[in-house]
Parts: sequence; structure tokens; C-alpha cells
Amino acid sequence: MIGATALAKSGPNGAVARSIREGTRQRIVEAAVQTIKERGFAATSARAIAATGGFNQALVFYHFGSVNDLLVAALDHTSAVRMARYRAAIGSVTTLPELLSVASEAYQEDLAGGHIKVLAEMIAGASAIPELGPAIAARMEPWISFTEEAVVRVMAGSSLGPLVPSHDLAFAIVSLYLGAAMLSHLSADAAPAESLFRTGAKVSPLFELVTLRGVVDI
Amino acid sequence: MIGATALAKSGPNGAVARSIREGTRQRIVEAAVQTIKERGFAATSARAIAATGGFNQALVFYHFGSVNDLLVAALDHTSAVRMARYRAAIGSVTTLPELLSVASEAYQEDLAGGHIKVLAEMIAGASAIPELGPAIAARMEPWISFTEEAVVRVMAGSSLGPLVPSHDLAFAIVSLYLGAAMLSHLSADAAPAESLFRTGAKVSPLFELVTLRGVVDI
DNA sequence: GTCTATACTTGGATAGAC
DNA sequence: GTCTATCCAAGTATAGAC
Repeated sequence: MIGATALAKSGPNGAVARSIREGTRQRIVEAAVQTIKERGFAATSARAIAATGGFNQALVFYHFGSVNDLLVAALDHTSAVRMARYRAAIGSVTTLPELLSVASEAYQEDLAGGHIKVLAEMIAGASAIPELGPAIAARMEPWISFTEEAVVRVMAGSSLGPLVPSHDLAFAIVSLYLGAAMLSHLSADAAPAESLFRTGAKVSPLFELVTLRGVVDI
Repeated sequence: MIGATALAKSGPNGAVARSIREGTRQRIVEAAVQTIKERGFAATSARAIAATGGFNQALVFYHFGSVNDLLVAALDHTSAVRMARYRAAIGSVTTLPELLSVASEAYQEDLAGGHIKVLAEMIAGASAIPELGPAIAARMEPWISFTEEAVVRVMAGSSLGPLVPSHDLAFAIVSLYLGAAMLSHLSADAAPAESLFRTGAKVSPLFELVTLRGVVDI
């Protein structure tokens, strides 16, 4: 009898059943992500998150200890989702134009889905709340590694390979991605970043050319 | 007699004389910049600024109306200083390796002088306080234009010129600079960005090569 | 585990003396 | 123009009922 109490309250109410299945922690994390997307980092207080998710403010502290810890958990959550998406899209690509094409596609999805906004807001927030800095820096590392893998694959056999340290290049790409996202985010105008992808698509065959011809075998 | 009252309190006290000469507004702006550098955006409250500058908190509101308006003024101030520096360093450069060399030098100065920190904190803050967004976006524009000028000059006569829209390239460079600054700032580790400049210096002759040989006259 | 109520803190902003 | 004193709003966090 006692074992049944956990399910006693579910019944026909979909929302309640869902909250029991997913667990409250997960519900809180999702409310945090949504609040950042909709209202920005500064407005993402425990009260605002609770209002978004329809639960009590005190639950944030009961389950996560502090708002900061919840925000880190929220970043982990979106990062995992996005990483899975990027791995699926980019994991098997071996040429630069192809890479740019799928990267551009994934970027559009990120933009539409609000993932970029979450990332930008968190980076910005990390700058504002120093305690978050190290946690967020650590969560950027996998992205640099992932980018480096893709870069190494695309440059394999290229004569540029030995000349450009792949880690530097990966860092540069992530920086560019991040900087463009923040600038676009700032002016609420995504056009410049999109223009950049189009230009990249136009220019990338040029690098292929250089690679194939082996012009720069120094 | 009345005309003399303004100077009546100066005398041997250097600090007071200085404040009268520069005006209190300027003193407040400098205190704001210093507070951002030392304590970060989030900690830069009217009270903190007043403590840094050794004046009363209420003066912020008397002279600037709000903390936000003061912060924008502070960004204007550092931007003007940095722009002058960059113009002097880059204004006459015409080759890519040379450009990268002086840009790297100026970047080191920016880093040491805390200018990069102010910029990064303000961009981050703009994300946190939406009202600041448009003001800061407007203040990034001159940097993109300036970069575009330099890019156009360096690419003049290059066969890459017609292929790469200079505005896109300028946007990309500013994004890269900004993104690298924010990532470095995050992990309190400037090494990655410096490594990037070194790599740039190594690779840039390659572009010169492409340009000179005219390999890609499509 | 979840709620209500509330203590405590910080910071923006203003009134009014000087 | 500059100061003291204060109001007010928003947010973190906790105590304790349920």
C-alpha cells in the first residue's frame, strides 16, 4: 500500500503525471532554460523561474541549493542537447564546404530554438557573476575539442595542416561563433552572422583549391 | 570677489585642484571605468563607483541621471581612448603581416590596461540589462567601420578582394576579437588568444603568397 | 517534497539640509 | 554642487507548517 502512494495523485491530469515521471528537478531545469530564453539572464531570478514553471520559488533552493547552481545545470542540459545535434550533423563530414554548410544549418536551428541566446546569456552572466566563470569555462572546453576534431578531419592531407595548429584554429572558430552570436544578440539583428555564413560558403572552395593544387608546400 | 569663489578651495591640495580642473563629471566617469576593471560589471553599482572615486553616491544621479547612463558614458570614454591608439598604430599599415603585428601589440596593451575587460564586461552587461543593448551596439559600429577600412587597405589589389565582402570580413574580425576576449576573460587565462596571434603571424605570409602569385583569379 | 511567510541584503533613486 | 538620510523595490535564502 505504501509503495502506491507515489502514483496516487497522478490520474487523468497530464501535467501532474508528467511532473512525476520527469522528476521535479528536470522540470525546474527546463523552466530555468525557458526563462533565460524569454527574459534574459538578469531577469532569471528564482522567482521568475518559479513563475515560468508554475512551482514554488523555494523549490529552487531545496533542489539546487542556489540559483547559480541551477543555472549551471541548465547550461549542462542545453549543451548536451546541442552537442548531440552537432555531432549528428558534423560527425561524418570531411570537406570544408560541406562542413560550413551543415554548420550554417545547425546555427540557424540554434538561433530559432533559442539555444544561442541561452549560451550568450550565460557567458554574459558569467562575466557578471564571477563565481559562474570557471563552471562555464569548463563547459566550453568540450566545444573546442569537438571543433578541433572536425577541423583535423577536414584538414587531413591538406598542406595547410602542419602550418596551422588545430587547437588554435578550433579556439578561433569557437571565438568567432561566440563573438558573432553576442554581437548579433546585442543589436537584436541576426543578419550579420547569416551574411557571414554565406560569405564563408562562397570563399571555402578557394581553400579547397589551395589544398588540391598544393601551392603552398613550403 | 564672486568670480574667485570657484578657486577658493584649491590651494596646495592636488586632488581637489585636479577635480576642479577636470570637472566632477570626468572624475565620476573615470571612477566608473576603474570600478568595472577592478570589480566587474555586476559589482559596479552607484555605491561602488562612489567608493572608488571617493565621492558621494548621490552625485551619480545628479550628474548622469542613472547608473546606466553613466556606464554608457564610461564606455564612450574608453572607446575614444582606444580608438585613438588603434588609429595611430594601424592607420598607415598596408600589408597583412604588418597589420597582424601591430594589432597583436595593441591587443597586449588593451589586455594589460584593462580596456578589454571593460569592453567584455559592458557587452556582457548589455546582455544582462537590455536597455543597454542598443547603446552598446551603436558603439561597436565605429570599430567595425575602422576594421573595414584597414581590411580594404590591406586587400587593395589582392585577387581575394572582389571575392570577400569587406564588411563581412570586418564583422568577422571584430567578432573573433570579441569572442576571444570573452573566452579568455572567462577562464582568466589570456594564453589562448595570444597563441592565436602567434599563429596568425605565422600563417599570414601564406595569404600574401596567394595574393602575389594570383593563383585564384577566377 | 512542497508550500506560505518572512528575515535579511543590496542597490536604485530622491528629498532636503548645507 | 555636494552631502546625509531615507524610501522603496527586488532578490536570495531560510524556517516552519502541511
